[in-house]
Amino acid sequence: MKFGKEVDMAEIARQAGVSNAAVSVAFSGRKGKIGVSEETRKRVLKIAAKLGYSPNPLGRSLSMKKSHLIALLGRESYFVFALDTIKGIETVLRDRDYSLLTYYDGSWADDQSRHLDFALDRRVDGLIIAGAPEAPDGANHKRVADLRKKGVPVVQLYRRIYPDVPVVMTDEDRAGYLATQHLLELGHTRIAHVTHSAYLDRELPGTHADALQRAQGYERAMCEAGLMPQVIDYDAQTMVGLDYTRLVKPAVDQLRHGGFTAATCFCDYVAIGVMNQLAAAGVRVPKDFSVVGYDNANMSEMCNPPLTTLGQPLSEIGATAARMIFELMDKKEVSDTIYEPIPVVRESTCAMNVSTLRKSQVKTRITG
Amino acid sequence: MKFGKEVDMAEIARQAGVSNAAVSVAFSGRKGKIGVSEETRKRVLKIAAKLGYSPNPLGRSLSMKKSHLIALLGRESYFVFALDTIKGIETVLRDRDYSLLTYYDGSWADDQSRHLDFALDRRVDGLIIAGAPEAPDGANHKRVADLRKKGVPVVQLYRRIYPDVPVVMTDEDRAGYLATQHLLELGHTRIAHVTHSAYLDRELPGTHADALQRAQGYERAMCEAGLMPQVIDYDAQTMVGLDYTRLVKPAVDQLRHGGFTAATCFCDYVAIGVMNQLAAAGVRVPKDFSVVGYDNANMSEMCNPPLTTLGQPLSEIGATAARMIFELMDKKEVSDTIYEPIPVVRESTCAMNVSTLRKSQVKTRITG
DNA sequence: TTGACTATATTAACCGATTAATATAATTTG
DNA sequence: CAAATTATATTAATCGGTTAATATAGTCAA
Repeated sequence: MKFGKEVDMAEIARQAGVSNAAVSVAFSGRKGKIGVSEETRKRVLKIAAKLGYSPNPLGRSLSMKKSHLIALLGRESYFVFALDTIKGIETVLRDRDYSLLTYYDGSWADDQSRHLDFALDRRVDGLIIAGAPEAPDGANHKRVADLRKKGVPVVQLYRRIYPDVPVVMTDEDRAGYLATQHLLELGHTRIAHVTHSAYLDRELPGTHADALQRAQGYERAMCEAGLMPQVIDYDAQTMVGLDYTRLVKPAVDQLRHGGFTAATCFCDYVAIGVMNQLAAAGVRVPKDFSVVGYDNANMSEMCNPPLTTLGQPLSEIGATAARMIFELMDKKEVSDTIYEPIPVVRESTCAMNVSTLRKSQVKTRITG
Repeated sequence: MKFGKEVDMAEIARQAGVSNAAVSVAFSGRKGKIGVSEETRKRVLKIAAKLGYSPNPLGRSLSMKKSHLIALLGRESYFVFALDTIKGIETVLRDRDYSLLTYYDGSWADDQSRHLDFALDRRVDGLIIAGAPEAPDGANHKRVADLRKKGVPVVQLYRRIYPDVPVVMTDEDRAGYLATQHLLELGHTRIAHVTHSAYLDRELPGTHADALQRAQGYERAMCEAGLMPQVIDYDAQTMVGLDYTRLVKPAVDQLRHGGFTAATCFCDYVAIGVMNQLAAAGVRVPKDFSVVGYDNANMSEMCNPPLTTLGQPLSEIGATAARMIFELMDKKEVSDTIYEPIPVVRESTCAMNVSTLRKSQVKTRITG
């Protein structure tokens, strides 16, 4: 193999004593009007192997008008905990000789808008969107709708944000319900839900649908149990990084003085922040207080105590999304896929004990 | 813009009343023998904008023999905590109209070998390798060497694994030194280093160079202070995920019964495992025991207490690696870049207090 | 034996850009 | 004023595949 002179299809054809077309078919296995005998195929492949030849995807792409590239756009935070989703996607893509281009959106809709441009300029054959940043003007909705009209397959992950775009997600309402149920079964009755109230208003439909649905699941479970749901708010305005500990302090004060013995939290990171603040206040988890998170993030297994949480089948979600892209490419019909949340019971929850309740009620009386 | 009929360069040329070549030059701004007047350029660009045209990278790639794709291969765990590196890389790539393909290696050298194939089949224009899995047979070394002979730019990140391949990394020896120094300055004298002994033998040169160098920096600082370095081993054989808590138990027992008041740990995850075990044993961090990690992983800011650690300038490391790729492409000489580690002092370390020392010695006597 | 059909192959147009070679007019230089 | 140079453009070959249209030989049925 000489430097700088790559073997091409013509070279293989020459050495095998066949035409370019035969080599192409031998490699792709495609058969339209044109076929190739098993014998010829083997000979071609053998010579190719000897010369270290593999078909140049650049030529193929141009000719087939397919880049063999799929783009994944999504909020940065998703990539931190959802590597398994990416792996799920890639497993499916690899079988089809596709590659994945990833675009990490920041907090602004502009990012996604720009990334949409990048991906389109690259002529990606499909788009997987993992949640969108706040987009009050709906500009991206129009872009995505245009795309679909042009025939580009689009699938969204985790949350239903773009209407009419097929979605692969976990049943978040059910997650909220199951988390609460778990605490109810442990005998808790004073259960709060810690979340960010801005996520719960309907002004930006879809953007924080997961938060809203988790809260609704919580409320449903509480009501069914004849209990009063109570949502406690934290302030996410000054959020930096993933550490909620500081932001969650007032919420935890409310938790402590409100006579609660357990809480479900918007996500694992919030739950960990809550546990940290509880520890700082001398409240022992789970003995004095049970905490549940959502997402089964990496952290949740190694925090102290390890967090009880509701996970998602991340790698399946990714794989399914990728498969849907190909189905859309083949002009097949696809429908939404909603997965059941996966309860992961660790050590941040335990059965209520009566003395705890009494103690916290006393406290309430003193401070109230 | 009609469905399925993409505007191409010829269409723009026609409407602008110029040749294909003129359009090409107007867009690329390249100028060899051929130029285009400012007036023509503007007209072409305006028409292109009106028709929503952007040059098809598939055609361009084929013609220029450049895929405009760079591959990043690396151990899965790197991607969990080093998203900033990827962002650093992408910032630089984007300016050059390049995209990044990521390949997450598992624990086996086979993965990297396979990913090398994938990337090469894709005709990537450059390769960034973020650490390699154990490769006793050195098969990948040969592959990488071959690649470089063929003129493909290769850069490695974090650790020097492939000889002769330019590296961008942090000075790990110095990190070990600084971590230990920090503890010495706080008055600690009984300082251990918790690591995995398999990382320290020289059988697999480079593969765990970071662990080795951190340990060496620790030893150097201890010796300079006239203190006895002591490396304490944990068992990584049964490692699953990122949670070291269980694996680190025997090491923590040694720590407690050996009269130590502080420890540096191979990485943040190990440090967090150590803190969890200390907490389980009723040892308060940092009051009774100080702990230092390495990497400044996401987790280290939200664990309890937040971890003192030595970070790396991840995004700069990424950006530098990407820039080096382009320099290699332009046949320029490049040399290694070694960054200074970044101390991040949080709450897992504090000044030694005398009573702690006495207590731990008592304990030693009791249990010993 | 003839026509239809099948299996296997080739030829040549095409995908959408880049760029070396070439051309022309305008401007500068000696 | 002629020659050289410069600025601005065009023509056509090329990158490395795919595939519709076409060709040929062999098989099978009637």
